[in-house]
Amino acid sequence: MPRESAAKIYEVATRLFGDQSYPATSMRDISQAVGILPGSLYSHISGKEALLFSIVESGVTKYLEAVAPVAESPEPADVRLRAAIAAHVTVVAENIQLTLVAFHQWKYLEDANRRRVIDMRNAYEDMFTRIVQDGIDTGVFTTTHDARFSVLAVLGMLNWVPEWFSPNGKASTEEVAEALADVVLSGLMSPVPAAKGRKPRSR
Amino acid sequence: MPRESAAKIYEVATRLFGDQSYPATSMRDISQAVGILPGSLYSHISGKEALLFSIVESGVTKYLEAVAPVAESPEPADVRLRAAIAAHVTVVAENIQLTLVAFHQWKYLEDANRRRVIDMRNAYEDMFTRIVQDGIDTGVFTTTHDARFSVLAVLGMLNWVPEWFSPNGKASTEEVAEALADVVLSGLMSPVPAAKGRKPRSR
DNA sequence: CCTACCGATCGGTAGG
DNA sequence: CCTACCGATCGGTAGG
Repeated sequence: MPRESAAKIYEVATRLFGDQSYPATSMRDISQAVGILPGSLYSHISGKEALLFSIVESGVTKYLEAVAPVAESPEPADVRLRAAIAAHVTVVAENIQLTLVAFHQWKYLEDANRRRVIDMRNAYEDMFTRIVQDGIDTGVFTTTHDARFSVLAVLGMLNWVPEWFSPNGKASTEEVAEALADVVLSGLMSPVPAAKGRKPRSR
Repeated sequence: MPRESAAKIYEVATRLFGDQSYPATSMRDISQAVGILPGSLYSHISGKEALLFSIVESGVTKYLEAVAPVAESPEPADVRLRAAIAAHVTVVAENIQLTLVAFHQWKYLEDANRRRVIDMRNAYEDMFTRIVQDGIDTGVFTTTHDARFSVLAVLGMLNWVPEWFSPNGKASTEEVAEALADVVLSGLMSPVPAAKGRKPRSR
């Protein structure tokens, strides 16, 4: 099973890139954590840049695949935005290290690869933009500001989650998602809507 | 005027650390941009780490000094939160590169210095926490969630601003601040309040 | 602020 | 996957 080694390299690199950043992680750091000698890494991967790119790409892809279906559902915009936020928070919760790399370390990619990541990130942002714009067009959202600002507010909020979310913390993924969605949808000053279509879980 | 050189080194390093990150910026990069030879840097600064620390510290201090007075004013919580967001956005707008370094590159500081920065950052977050908690306690904010989540949502939104804000963009600092504050205070679905105490600028 | 240099470490490779 | 190594670059310094 030759692929097992490559998989271990990806796992280790994801953790180290996330903890220490890409430029501060040496190939020797990775090889040591894997348990082989530095030169031996190159039997499994082509280089440091390619390693980073494949990690970032798989991370961003997870987000695209999780949010796309809910973003494109036929529900009203507020329901879709809430579902998109929940989907995003779920991916964060299940992939914190991968998310840290995908959201911060992609900047260290060289031109061609960085461009590809930027395109994917733009596609992700566009999903949120379409939801917000649709909400404004249909009158579900009554904000008077450009959709762009609301989207950037939401994305900032979401991009910050991996910095503080702990899977072992008091708050569950669902609670975090609901709290964040409420901030965006209702604001701090509006009564939280009585959680449409959701009721205390019955067993 | 011997301090002029040191000031130029700080300016150049702020730009390079912000653009390329701390570990990806070499002392040779800095010396070249300043127009001196690498070894000559050490006549003006003690080292790379100290250079980073002084930049980060001055950046975080700007935020503390700008937000502290409005956070501690006797106004109601919603007014204070709006003013704190506006103050924050103003500092971002006037110090984008410094902000990028202060918000992202501090992680590369060694233990003692990083600890000091974390303390300052916590003090900053606490200002927002006190506003939100006070708003909840006084009934100005009606959210049913823990203040912590609202604060993290706001900080995420604010921390993301330096990534997209352009001083040359269409939106003014004031418009950006108002849009972001409205997202947090009223949410997307509530009518934007008729901008208390603010009216179309008369000349 | 320059000359001249240090030891350490970097990503990566040839050959097995 | 190891042995053995490459040239390049790193942060920093002694002495002027």
